Amino acid sequence: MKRQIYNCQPGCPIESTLQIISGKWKAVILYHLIKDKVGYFGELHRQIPACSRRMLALQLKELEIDGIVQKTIYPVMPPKTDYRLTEFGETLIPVIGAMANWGEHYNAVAQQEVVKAAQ
Amino acid sequence: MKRQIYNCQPGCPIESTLQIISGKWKAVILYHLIKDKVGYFGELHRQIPACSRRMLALQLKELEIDGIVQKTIYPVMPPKTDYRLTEFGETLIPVIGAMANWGEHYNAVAQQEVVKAAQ
DNA sequence: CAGCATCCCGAATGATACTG
DNA sequence: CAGTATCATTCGGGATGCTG
Repeated sequence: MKRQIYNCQPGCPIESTLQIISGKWKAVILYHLIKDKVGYFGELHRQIPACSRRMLALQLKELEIDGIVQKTIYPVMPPKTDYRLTEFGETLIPVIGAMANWGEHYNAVAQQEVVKAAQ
Repeated sequence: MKRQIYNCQPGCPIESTLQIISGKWKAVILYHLIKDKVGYFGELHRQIPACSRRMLALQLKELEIDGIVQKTIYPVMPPKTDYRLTEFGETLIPVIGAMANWGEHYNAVAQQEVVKAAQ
């Protein structure tokens, strides 16, 4: 499993963070896991329809390898799996939170622009 | 200039944020601009040697288009250009700050592991 | 349903050369 | 120095099909 390697400079803190959350969908996945506490695979997929099942599985596996999320497999048929943040993963909440806040603010401003333009 | 399009769900705040800062090197560039307040092209390039001049120019141009950074060209020979955050760009400081904090913490922990392993 | 393997195309990025 | 243009290559990621 290859993965993006960042190398801006040894010890660059941003680089370390990107190494963990820079996958195309990882921040979005974490956002939903934080909001919902737990997520079944299909549920996550429904929350993020633009992310294919393939990508979702890949990103979740990387997050699992990095110790950010924990996967629980229920041995039932049909299969069921849930994902939740590990304790370590929870340390990312402020980061994802800051991103969510900024996005909300940005959306609100963009919305105002639309309203203004319509008048 | 094509660009990654996120489409997790209409109105998803994380998506909006990623739209702006998800370029491969944007977060790192912003981090250095925040620390140093202003950056000449070559200076930035030296701070982020792993990012080619071509990529640096492309990412800076996107940030400029999005209104995050402002470019000032000094009509001198040899040319000189500096980049600084716009007022809008400064609203991203908490986001980049959260990422930097997490990375520092992560690096510190990783360092401890190394020390532990060495003992 | 969850998720891995394979094939394959277009986008991202590096290398190199050129310009004001 | 601060870029831009072009070519060549790699790689991300979609589509599809298979399995437990």
